Amino acid sequence: MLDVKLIRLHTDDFKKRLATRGVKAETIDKLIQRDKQRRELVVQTETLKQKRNEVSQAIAAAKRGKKGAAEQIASMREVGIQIKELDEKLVQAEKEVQEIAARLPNLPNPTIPVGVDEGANIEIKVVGKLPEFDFKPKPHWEIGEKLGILDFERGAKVSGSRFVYYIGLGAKLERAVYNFMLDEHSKEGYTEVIPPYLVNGASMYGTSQFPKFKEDVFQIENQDLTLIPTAEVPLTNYYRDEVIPTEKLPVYFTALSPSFRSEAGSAGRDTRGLIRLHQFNKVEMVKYTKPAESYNELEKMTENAGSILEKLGLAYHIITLSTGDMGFSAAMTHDLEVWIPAQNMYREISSCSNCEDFQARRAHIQYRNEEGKLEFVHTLNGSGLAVGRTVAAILENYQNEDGTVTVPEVLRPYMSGLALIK
RNA sequence: GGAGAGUUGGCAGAGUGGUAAUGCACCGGACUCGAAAUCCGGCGAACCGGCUUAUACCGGCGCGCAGGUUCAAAUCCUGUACUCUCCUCCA
Repeated sequence: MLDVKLIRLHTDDFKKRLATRGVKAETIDKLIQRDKQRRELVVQTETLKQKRNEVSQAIAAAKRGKKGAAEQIASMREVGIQIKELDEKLVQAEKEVQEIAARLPNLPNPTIPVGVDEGANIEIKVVGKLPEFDFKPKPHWEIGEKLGILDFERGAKVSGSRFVYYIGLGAKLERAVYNFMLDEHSKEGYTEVIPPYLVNGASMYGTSQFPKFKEDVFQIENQDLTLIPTAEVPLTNYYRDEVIPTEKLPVYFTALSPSFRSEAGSAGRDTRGLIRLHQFNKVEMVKYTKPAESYNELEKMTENAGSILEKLGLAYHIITLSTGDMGFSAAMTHDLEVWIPAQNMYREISSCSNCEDFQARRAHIQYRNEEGKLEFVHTLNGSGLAVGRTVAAILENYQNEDGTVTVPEVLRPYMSGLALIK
């Protein structure tokens, strides 16, 4: 959430910068106008409340002195009614301000490319050599089904489209991949976490999935619980409504979790394979940092994600997302895209973002700065990595002409030394 | 799932209708070569508003949360969340 006070002070600047993310100037005007109404109501109701407090004191004093106060009590009855009316209006005005503000995306970092969509993203790094095949590489779902390690048909029967069974060595490969990732991140200082996979609405609000993106998630009926769309939600809300002891910063968390997404609006896209499912595993990284350190930490986090791909021997590139392509909470995002041979293109496998204080302000996550004053921390999150997409990349990049798949070196210790899936 | 108890400042802990004791901690001062102890004073700002360049200052709010009764609510009423104990159930 953006600081409404700051929007009030630097209205034009906010308009300009948020326009690059598709926010209309009228929205900001409306917010400012509602905020003005709200403040006017605050003044009115507080003036009356001050009067009520003063007269109440007088009534109390009169009663203590055994004197009557019927006149004052009668006059206060009217004031009480007025206060109640004003407070109702005030609550309404606050709600309106809140509703607009909660739907404004984060301010983009001024250094990122400006553009309406992914066309404006810029490539900042290319790593690894693209594989060459002397046969036509198959898509991973064909490889997986043929080897009997992926079963999409039964996934569809038992749950629906966009669900899958991993079987035998497929399940083992998936487990090897995420164990490898968690071990690597642990070496980099991340604390391993197993978080809840169902969270309440306050947590969904804290990381900004709510109120704007309710359609994208699965909610439990008649209960305040939502299946997490990413471990970012429980990891970032861990410190919600808390002051983090300064000596603990920066905090590094990593967690494996399933991610549940309704994929509303993506009908027809990536309908086959492991790329776009309603449930997929992901290893997530989350950091809480002091404001001055967050961009340095973003670079380190991006490197942590990239190093997994390098060790797995997968080619990838890193792009910086443009203002139009970036997620709601982010001020800056680096995406890592891995090479998918059968599609002859790079596909997103990680997204590392610095949210600055946007989530911290919503979720009230603070620390004490050098002067001892409370200040919002910066929060970062990144995939390290999407496990299903990593398995897809391995199956395609390591496939052999006879339909078998070579196991990447670094995963063999995690698969009882197995070198070939056949 | 059932029964009971609890939720008040950084911590401890009073307060059952008149506007949040007290102790510890913290901050300032005195004493001291300095520190401790002691004494004096301050402080309970997590938030919102007014006035401000900013402090300061003034006010509101504030006793888990949300409502209700009342001139007035930490105190009374209703609902609800969480914690603890016991019972029940369970991987």
